[in-house]
Amino acid sequence: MSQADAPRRATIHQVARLAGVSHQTVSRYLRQDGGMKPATRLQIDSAVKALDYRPNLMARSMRTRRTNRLAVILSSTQYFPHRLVLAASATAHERGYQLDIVSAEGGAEQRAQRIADLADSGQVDGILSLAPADVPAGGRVPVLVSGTYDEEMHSLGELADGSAVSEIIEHLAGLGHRTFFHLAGPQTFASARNRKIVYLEAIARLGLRSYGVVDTDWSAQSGYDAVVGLPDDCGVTAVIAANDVLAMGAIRGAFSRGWRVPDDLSVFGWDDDEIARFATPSLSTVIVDREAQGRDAILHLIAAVRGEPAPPTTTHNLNQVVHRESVAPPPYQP
Amino acid sequence: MSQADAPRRATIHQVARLAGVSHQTVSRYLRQDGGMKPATRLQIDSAVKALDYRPNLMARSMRTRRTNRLAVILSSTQYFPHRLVLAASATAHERGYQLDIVSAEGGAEQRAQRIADLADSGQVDGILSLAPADVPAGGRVPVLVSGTYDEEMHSLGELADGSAVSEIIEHLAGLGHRTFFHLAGPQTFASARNRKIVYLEAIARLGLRSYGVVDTDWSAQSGYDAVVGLPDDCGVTAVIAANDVLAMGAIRGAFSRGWRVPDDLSVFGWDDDEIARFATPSLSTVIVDREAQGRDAILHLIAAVRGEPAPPTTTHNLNQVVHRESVAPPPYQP
DNA sequence: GTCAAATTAGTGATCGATCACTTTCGTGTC
DNA sequence: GACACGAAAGTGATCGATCACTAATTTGAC
Repeated sequence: MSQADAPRRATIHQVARLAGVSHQTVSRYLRQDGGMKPATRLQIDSAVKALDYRPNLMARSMRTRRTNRLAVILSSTQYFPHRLVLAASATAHERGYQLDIVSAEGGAEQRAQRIADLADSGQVDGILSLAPADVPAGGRVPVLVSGTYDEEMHSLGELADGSAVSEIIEHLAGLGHRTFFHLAGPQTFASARNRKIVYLEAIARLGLRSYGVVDTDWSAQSGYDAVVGLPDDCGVTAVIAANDVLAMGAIRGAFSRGWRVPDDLSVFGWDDDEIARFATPSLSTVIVDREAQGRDAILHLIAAVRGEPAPPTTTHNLNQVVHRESVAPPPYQP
Repeated sequence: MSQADAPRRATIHQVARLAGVSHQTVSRYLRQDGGMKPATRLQIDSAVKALDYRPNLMARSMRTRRTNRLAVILSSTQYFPHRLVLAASATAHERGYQLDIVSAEGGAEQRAQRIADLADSGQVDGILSLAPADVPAGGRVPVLVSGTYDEEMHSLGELADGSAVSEIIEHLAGLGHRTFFHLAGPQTFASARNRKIVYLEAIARLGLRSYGVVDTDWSAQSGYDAVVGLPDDCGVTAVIAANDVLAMGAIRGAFSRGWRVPDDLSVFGWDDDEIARFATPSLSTVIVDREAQGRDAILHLIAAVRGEPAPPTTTHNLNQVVHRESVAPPPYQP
């Protein structure tokens, strides 16, 4: 049955007639306006139940000029933060918003154009971009880009990234590692940039050596290639990868050239992918609270949409380092 | 800037005034009704450009009683088919539909209730459920459940699953394997059911032995537990898992009890996860064309929404078996 | 009991499109 | 030139809610 043929839903006018009040009173009832006699409310209550009335959200949006819809922008290639998206979706629904998933293909400027179009279209009240994007301020609706800083210099919980990278390097240094290598991921991602900054800072602060930092994509192949491409005498004993997929590629690259992990090379990942936990060697990584990130991001966006002050970000540390088999003291080096 | 404060978009009336025609003529222009003088069309063209006019989709939906929105239902736990979802989203956009991602928490009946509510809400024109669900027919809008068969007994491309399982078993039998074990995944998923059926059929047809079939969830832990729980004398030399995550758990479980993979135990996965390709041993698996599945599913749904006959499903084989390190001939058994 | 203030309820316009129906225009035929 | 007829364009109603404003009722103070 096509929707157009379906029997129509009841409208406020029908509810009003059945309840013996005016349509405006029903509207007030729906919007919880307060100021109704209990008797009136009860009558409307039962009329609503009797007619199985539900407000037509299209009509409401049309009049209020608010859509109660938000969009999430994703870059279609690689890296789909599904836990974050599901948490974002759940949070949005809790607050009475629908969430559209929009994948933005193409390069950075194409993506920016797509976002600008969407912002301008009047179809959504706000946009959360999980893909890196340079969005000009002052559009019709708020646009939040994940991981970038707002005016108060609070990121969407990703500020805490830094401490975990520091913690990892300190741990590795404690095991005796001296020469590090960083697979940094795409530097268009704010979170990747943050981690790289903290990596460099920690290396310098602790007087360690970084053999290099490679800006990669998010693919395992890139991790593989980067490690395979290291010179034999580079002295690297520890790799810190920007995510688990890169890290798995790095481990495989090490195997392919005869390096054992963790005996010859220690590898750290990021994200705690389920598969990496069960790989051999199991991957040392960082557990990220994606649910909290998704929730925080949507709450920020909703606040921006409503013109309210930004809500407090989840305060507990989002990131937790877990130690597994892919890390060990470095081999003896004469 | 909140949307309500934003300068309003132009309406058809303003376009009409600028073009020197009536609003209805502009409406015809928008709907490509045909039958307009070229001169009129050009005038409207330039008015639309001058005012940067875009139709208000809310108003249109309200009048036409079509929302041009589709919903995808996901179960929030485990298994997020992101490639399928992105392809579905892209296809929907191509056809002028928005796609909402809705995660349905809770058990089967809660999910069914959520779907029924959504179908009844008038907010969407159609629903695609990727989560297993028992949806009563005859609601206000079409509901398509992935992997179930429509009246013509064509599934959304998952029919082809069968041949791949057959092919895997035949291959393993050719290597000398005789005793198999199947990690079947949740039997609420039609695709998992299909594979189990074909598994049992192939075992019987080839005169092989199945030590057992375990209905699991989609977690690596379940794969691990199942293999760890096998008796020493079970004789199983090949495990066929319903996805890569289960398979990785199975491999880890084998290692934990001193079985080498593939020397003592061969393992097949399903899905071709990127990480599993770079694991050691790399996982033999089945490449699934998730993009085609997502595309087909949405095209089916749109056809149903429009009351058109179902479009042909992608004909080429969606599934392709890839052979990697996790499979070898069975150990010698006296 | 009266009157003003506060509370509650009602009336009609409106959001921006499409639908159903009517009118005008243009063309060709006799 | 009158007429018929199809194409092109216009008029006003409508979708289902909220908004702005007005009217009715209740409340409270004196």
